[in-house]
Amino acid sequence: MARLPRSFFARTADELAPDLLGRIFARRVGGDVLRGRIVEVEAYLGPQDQASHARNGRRTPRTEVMYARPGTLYVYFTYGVHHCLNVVCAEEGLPHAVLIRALEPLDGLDTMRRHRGTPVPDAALCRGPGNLCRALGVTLADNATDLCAPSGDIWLEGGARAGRARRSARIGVGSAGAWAARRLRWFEPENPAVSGKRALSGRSGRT
DNA sequence: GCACCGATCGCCT
DNA sequence: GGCGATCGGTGCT
Repeated sequence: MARLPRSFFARTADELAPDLLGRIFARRVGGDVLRGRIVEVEAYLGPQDQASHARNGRRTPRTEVMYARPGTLYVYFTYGVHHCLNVVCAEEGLPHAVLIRALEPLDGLDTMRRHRGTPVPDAALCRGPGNLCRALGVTLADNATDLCAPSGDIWLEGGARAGRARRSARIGVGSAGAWAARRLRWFEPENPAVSGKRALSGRSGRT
């Protein structure tokens, strides 16, 4: 299947994020290709977004990648334990990004299981941003990867756009003031690969 | 140089 | 529901 072109990513994060649901995230590692269907995303909307690493225009060694051209991968390390993976979007110089929070595993499940180490149900292999990176073997070494390079090792494929999506507030951004309340998370309702109990709660994001 | 804290996860009660 | 793990990024002394 063809790789999504840079033009696909050249729009704001709140436009791109819902359109990423149902698309395929692909990662070549060793001899095989790991694939998963995107089922949960969050949008981070540039300098004014107080929940973003790039809030107030912060431009540091870590956040520099968020200012790169659309279709660039932003990976960061948090809590001393986990990696999280974002797709940089919008125009170059504007720090928009979409956090990929969960995939429904499609190909390479054996490798994903090996990466995870501890046994989990298939639907949980890529559930949650930290677990997803671990299953795919994505680390800081993959930061700034160009997702649109013709022969790169990480890319996105078209797939079929998801049907009905639900929205909620973003997870884990409690201290971001009014921005914490904005419904910038999109997910497939009732998909077992979606993280968090909010997943089943629909509009309010609460149970 | 250093102290604080995080776009998380899984195990504990 | 609560909390500890574990360490790099960030901003302040």
